[in-house]
Amino acid sequence: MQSDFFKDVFEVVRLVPYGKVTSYGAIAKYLGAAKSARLVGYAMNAAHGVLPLVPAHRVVNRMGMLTGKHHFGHPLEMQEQLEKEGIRVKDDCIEQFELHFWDPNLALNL
DNA sequence: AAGGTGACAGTTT
DNA sequence: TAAACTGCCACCT
Repeated sequence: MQSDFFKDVFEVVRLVPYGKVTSYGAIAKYLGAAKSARLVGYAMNAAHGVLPLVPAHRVVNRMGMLTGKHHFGHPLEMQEQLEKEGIRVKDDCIEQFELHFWDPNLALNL
């Protein structure tokens, strides 16, 4: 059982469309805690085994780097998932990150 | 109960 | 120009 904050983070991550990615800061900002971007990452740490499954692989840092890949079952699993969705990853960095970037705030037409 | 940690981000040197 | 430091707030021990 996770705190409401975690649940909220999970919910936002689940809103990320297939083939799209977002950043911790964007999620944090959406939750109204732009300064708590680290908490988003921390929440992702607990996203494993949470139902419905949380596409944590679609969440990267502001630079589009797969910083949390090491937290997956296998370090390359995150990259594999992203490539499956058509996202090219090179050197742990998403190419054309801005092109695949999806901001929850935009989804709400904010 | 108190202190330390972290899958970040922004600012400054 | 790039590299390094600090701030941040909820979770964990």
